[in-house]
Amino acid sequence: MARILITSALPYINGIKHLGNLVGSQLPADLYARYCRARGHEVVFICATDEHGTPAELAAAKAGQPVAEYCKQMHAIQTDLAHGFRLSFDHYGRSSSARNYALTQHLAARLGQAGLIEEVSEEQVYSPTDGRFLPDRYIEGTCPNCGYERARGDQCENCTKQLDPTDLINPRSAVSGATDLEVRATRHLFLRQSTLRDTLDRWIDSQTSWPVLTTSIAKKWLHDGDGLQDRGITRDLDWGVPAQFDGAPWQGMEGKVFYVWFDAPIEYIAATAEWADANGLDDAAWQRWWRTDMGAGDVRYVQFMGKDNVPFHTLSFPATLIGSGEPWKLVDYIKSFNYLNYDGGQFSTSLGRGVFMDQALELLPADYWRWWLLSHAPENSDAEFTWENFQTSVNKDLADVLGNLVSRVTKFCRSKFGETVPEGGQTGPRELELMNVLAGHLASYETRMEAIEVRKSAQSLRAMWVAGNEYLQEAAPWSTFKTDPDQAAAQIRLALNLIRVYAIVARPFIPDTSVRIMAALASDDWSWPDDLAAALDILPAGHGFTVPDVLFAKITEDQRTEWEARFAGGTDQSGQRG
RNA sequence: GGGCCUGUAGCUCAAUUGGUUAGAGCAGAGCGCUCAUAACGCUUUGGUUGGGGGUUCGAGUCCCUCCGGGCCUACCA
Repeated sequence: MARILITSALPYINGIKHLGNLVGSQLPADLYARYCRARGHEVVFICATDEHGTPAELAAAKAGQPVAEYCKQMHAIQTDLAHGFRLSFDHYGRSSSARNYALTQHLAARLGQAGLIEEVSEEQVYSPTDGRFLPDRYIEGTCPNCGYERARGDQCENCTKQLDPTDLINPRSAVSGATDLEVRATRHLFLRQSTLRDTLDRWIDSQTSWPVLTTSIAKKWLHDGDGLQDRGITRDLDWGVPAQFDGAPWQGMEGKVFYVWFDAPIEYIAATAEWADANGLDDAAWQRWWRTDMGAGDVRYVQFMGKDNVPFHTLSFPATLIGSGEPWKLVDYIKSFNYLNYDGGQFSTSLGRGVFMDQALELLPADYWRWWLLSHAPENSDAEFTWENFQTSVNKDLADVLGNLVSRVTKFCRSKFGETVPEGGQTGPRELELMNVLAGHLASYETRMEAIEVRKSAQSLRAMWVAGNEYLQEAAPWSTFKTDPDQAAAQIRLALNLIRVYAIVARPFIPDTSVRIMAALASDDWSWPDDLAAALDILPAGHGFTVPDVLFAKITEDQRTEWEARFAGGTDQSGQRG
């Protein structure tokens, strides 16, 4: 039994996430957490909403709410959706928690004392009308290069030229349209992560088994151009962790807060503390997961994230922890994902293009989405969601291969023997062969799950289901029943036990369906089938069961074409979606 | 512009890291079965591995080049 700490990248607070966000971090993290628990490991699975930053303030303003109120509401909505998708977080925290304020300020102070924080004077664009500094991205104007009128302060989307806000012709605020912009001097704190470059480089080099996607992004940032750059970790905003606090080793940072990418990863730790608080545990309960001097030495820490988050998790956050000089637990494995596209393009919030978490659950139960998304996870390259692919995969894998198997086994038994596991007969070479095949698939399933190879794990799982259909076809209890009912009884007894094993091993992918199968079989023994032969003998002759309702209704052509049209986008139907 | 990833059957993806005849699922074709959600099983048709060149006894895999797709490029997160 191992101790495994799992975190999913924090979803940003400003709206409901789409399926691409879901499959990029939270869903595979949940798969792994559920698998580890099923194998008997001690797991803490942590996620939280990332609530600070300009977009949150703007979204709140748009909704006409105070930002704190807005975030509270959106956190509740995201919590509901997480439950809806059966994401089994031990704690779903908030980066605006008191725990995170305290820990962020603590780590900042440590970094300051270690000489790793530097004050830098900068000039930034200020909008008197909006009453705030504007990040480059929130300044629009005419591109000096191509004349595009809606170029942003950081880059022109039309000609892709990199810009400074001061390059723009007729600059205006993207927030209000105000044109009375001025450049003001402001002071900020910078994390001197460049001084840790060699340490980080060696650390990355020592991670030989990380996905290429993870290490190549880290290497790029470490070595590109002049190498790893220091990074501003404060912003001129109201909403966030105050950068000036009691015990701060600097002065004059009033009115500034820490940049979200400084405080957001720290929330992984803080949320674990929130978890302890919520469960009436003491500090030692969370410290034994995070402090190598307090018991975290044997913890395996695995992070899940989309590729856009990799730089912060491979460089800035480790720099924060290492630079503090305190014995914090560093990540052992970073599983990163590419993007999921929607039917030939990107998911688009503003265009209402694609499927969002709330909409998905209105159409179909969570297991449909979990299965498709995980079995098509964008591990090696960007992947694409199409309704046609979704329909055929779900109908074939879930309805035909698994659902129908459960149906044919339970219904056959009911009609020939009644709703009781039948007795009599014995197993023979055919059953032995089935067990050998199953053992092979189960072993590969376990290997792949432990390596967090999501798609391949799904393939192995499916192969186990297929083996059940093959066995049934060959054994043909509907034939043997006519000549040798005892043999048919033995065959169907094995088949009933088989679907019980399927429920157990499939649970990380399709938890609700697994629960339904186990309920129908009147079993609550979820122990992992380490001994397959024993596991296939758990339901004894005479054990009662019921025939479950259809596990997976098929997606019809009508449904598919309707959904295709509804989610094609073109009109802004995003509502409060971000 | 620079960097990284990627291109394999009609579609979605594999290929033990350079090693026999490039494999699965779906779709297509044929046969079988009738317990089951018109489900299941068996057999089978599809590939000059984007093009060209090179290294090697041997290349999908390594090198060069051209073509296509994607991502990142540091103040959106």
